[in-house]
Amino acid sequence: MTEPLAPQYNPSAIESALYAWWEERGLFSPDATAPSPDRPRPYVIMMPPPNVTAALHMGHGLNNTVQDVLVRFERMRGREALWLPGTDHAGIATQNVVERILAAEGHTRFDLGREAFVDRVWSYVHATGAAILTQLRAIGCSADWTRTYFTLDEGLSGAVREAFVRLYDEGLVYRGHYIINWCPRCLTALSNEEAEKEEVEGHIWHLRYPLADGGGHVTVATTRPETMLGDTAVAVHPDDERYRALVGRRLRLPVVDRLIPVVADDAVDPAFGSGAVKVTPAHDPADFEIGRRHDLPSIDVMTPDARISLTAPDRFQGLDRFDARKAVVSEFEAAGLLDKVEAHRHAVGHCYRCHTVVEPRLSDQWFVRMAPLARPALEAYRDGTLTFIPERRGEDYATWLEGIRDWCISRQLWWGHRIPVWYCQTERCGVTSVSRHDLSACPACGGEVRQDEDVLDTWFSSWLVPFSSLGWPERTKDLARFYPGHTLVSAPEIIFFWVSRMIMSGLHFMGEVPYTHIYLHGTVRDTQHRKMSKSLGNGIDPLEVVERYGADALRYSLVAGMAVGTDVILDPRDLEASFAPGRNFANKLWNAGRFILSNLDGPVRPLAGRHRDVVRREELSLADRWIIARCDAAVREATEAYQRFRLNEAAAAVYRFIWSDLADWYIEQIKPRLYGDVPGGDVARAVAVQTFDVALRLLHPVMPFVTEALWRRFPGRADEASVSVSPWPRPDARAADTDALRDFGLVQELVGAVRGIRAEYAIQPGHTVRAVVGAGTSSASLRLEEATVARLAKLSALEFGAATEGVGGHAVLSDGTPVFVPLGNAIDVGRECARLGAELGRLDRLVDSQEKKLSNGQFTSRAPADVVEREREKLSSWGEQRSVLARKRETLGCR
RNA sequence: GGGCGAAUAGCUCAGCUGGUUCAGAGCGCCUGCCUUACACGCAGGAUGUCGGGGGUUCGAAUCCCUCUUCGCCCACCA
Repeated sequence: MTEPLAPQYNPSAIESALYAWWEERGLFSPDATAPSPDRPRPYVIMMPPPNVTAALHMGHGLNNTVQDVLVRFERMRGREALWLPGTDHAGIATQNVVERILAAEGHTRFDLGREAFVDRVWSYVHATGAAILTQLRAIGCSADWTRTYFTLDEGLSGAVREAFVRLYDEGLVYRGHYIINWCPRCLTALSNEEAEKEEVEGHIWHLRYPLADGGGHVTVATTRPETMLGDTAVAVHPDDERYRALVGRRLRLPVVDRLIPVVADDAVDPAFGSGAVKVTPAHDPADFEIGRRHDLPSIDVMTPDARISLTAPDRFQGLDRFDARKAVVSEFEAAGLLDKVEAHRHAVGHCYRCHTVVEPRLSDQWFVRMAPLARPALEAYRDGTLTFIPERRGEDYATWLEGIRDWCISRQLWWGHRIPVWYCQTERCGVTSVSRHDLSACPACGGEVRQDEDVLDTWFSSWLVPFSSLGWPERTKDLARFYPGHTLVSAPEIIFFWVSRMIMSGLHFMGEVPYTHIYLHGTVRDTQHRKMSKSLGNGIDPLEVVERYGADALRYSLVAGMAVGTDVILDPRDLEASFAPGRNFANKLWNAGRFILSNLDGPVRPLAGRHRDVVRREELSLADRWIIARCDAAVREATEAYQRFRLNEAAAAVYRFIWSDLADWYIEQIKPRLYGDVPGGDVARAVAVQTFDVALRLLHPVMPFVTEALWRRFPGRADEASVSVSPWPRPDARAADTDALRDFGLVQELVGAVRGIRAEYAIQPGHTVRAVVGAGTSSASLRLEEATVARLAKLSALEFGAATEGVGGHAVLSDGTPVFVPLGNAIDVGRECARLGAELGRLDRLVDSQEKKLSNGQFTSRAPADVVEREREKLSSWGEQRSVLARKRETLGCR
């Protein structure tokens, strides 16, 4: 700790060592903080488990930085803090990755067979070694890695089975024959949420179906003509006069040459299109319902990979659905049965993993009955148990729950939790058994059983994570201690996949919501507001940023660029613009710390407490009192902002305090005292060290590395001490010194006024000038910091009370104190007149509007008294400044 | 089709409960400085119809209405 610090902060030299040290010391464990006496509940955040094979991208960076800031803040506030990490087996996504690798080798999963394929996925998963967790360490995430789970672990797999079996026993899991969303590329069913609706420019074809007995036709409209191969009826509205006579008659389905009835059904909207709808029960959910009501046959005309099946005429068999579409349309056209084609914009579902157009398909799947689970979840929102940040996201949640549909949970994949259902193969028994344990024989007849081939939706394991990761269904200590958690940090698009489902499962299985605060941050976008993505090539690699600018810079930029509920915009073409501010800030802090450290000479006197050597109030200079008050204000602002999830404001408050107050003013102010030219070095050191210490702590949640590196170097730190578990600074009523804030503010004004005059007249930096401060209310305060003003404004002398008229630069402080910098013929009187004139004009306008406001009886009588009083004070201050300036102009001889 | 959000300096954005943070920050730009913590720095400076229009109010960047332009979410009008 004694080696001299480099003048430039080099994050890559210290970050990994610091991180390793934190981790070794167990600082990320909830046991790292001694529980406070009032024993608040532990603070728990469940990390959204990244895909086990994922590489860290900016979305992860943002999401995990937010969580880390929150958990570090709460840890320092003395709560037992647990940030529980894990990885997700991510069924489809991971299976797809491995299938692509196989394809490159010229194989499919079917060549390998199920068992070998799953082994292959496991070895892939082991080989990638959840690299993303290492990457999360690189950005400083303080998760408790000793508790890391994987959704396909034995424990979590047990929880999945337990949940499935319980829900089945309660009648909430059932097997059904319905239209589901099918991905013809992934060859699996998808939930409604996994089929992403996207607006596309399509067409709507109007097709004529002739009446079987001749005498005209009915025109139907469709966006998917190929499905007509499976039509088994045409439906019209029962009250539709146009078609009343046709109901019950038969149509000859063109191309296929099948007779189909015209049926009447309320679901048909007579106002849309021709008012007649082709009915394809096997390929459309609405048609499926119509088919049920009218007992229509379902003809599935497609294979799993969306080619036309053997149920269609020979010439279509094997055609891809989109080729079949063209073929069908051209046959209609050739037969003169194509009425018209219109452009049509409509929403089409796409697979959320491979983006293939989803095909509605009739099949047997397992479902979760959602309405009974949604009811309490909705209630928890309505009764205020749940808090959404930003608030409006709560309405998205509620709207989704109100319209919730049953959840299709079976997937025709090989990678995932096998559905715990066994079918008896004995013909006369045929019992279906749902079991927590693998079955080798039918419990009913002892005959052979076959396990359901399908696996469960990935989200069926993740929705249990808030308790399954703590050992449920076992009653573990962790479960008792850490459930329910507190905050869930996620992106809005995950609300329906994960957030709401966790709330439902938490209420159902644990009787309590899994967390009470749901913080939904924005999306990371480029400057064209496009989402960062691999395919667009507009991504920024967080690890590259860490390498070039440091993890703290990355985190600072993400946090500072994000107000509640807004997106984070970063420029992939200009990393410098996005990340240099954070790097610069870290460097600024580093150098401030370096300066303070290099000026220590022995023990630092405490600012408070019973210590014999405590700094007494009367020993503090105005500047000391001011920085202590500013520090206290920063504590209040930052603490409140962190608590309200306004991380950008917390960062800004600390930034301002460190850069604008501590570095720009206080450190400059104390230099003479430190160098021994002026007495009081010990007090200055004490104040500097202790306010800097507060600054480090306030900043630590956002910039953990540089703050820790500096904090540990200060004298009196035990070898094992870490800022990450040091107590959060408390506001101190005695520190809030409004007099000091006002008086030092005048010192800053005076320095600024002289600097402005010097710059205006290009006074050489090495050249000192004289300044005169006229009689005014602030003279006494300014005298206290006379030396500071003289040094910072480069004055040869600062005089009080002498005449402030003459040839030179002029200014007035906000309390009306006149300032004069005699410059003789160094200035151009005309220029000074113009300068003062502009300032006078500004004050004129302020005074005028203020007078108008105050002479308005409506205002003085209706506005609150304190507001009126403040406005009066403003007027008198501006009026005073104006008259001082006006006098100065007169004596300068301005026109 | 329904719902939501955004529009403020050249760029990215703060501005919360209407009234000194009221017109701000960072970046960029201009001028001068290698002043014994920091040139990733210091000092000074320029730049705005607060998207348009209307309204409420003593007072509007802030609240309401409307229009325009972007963005997001939801949706079985085939």
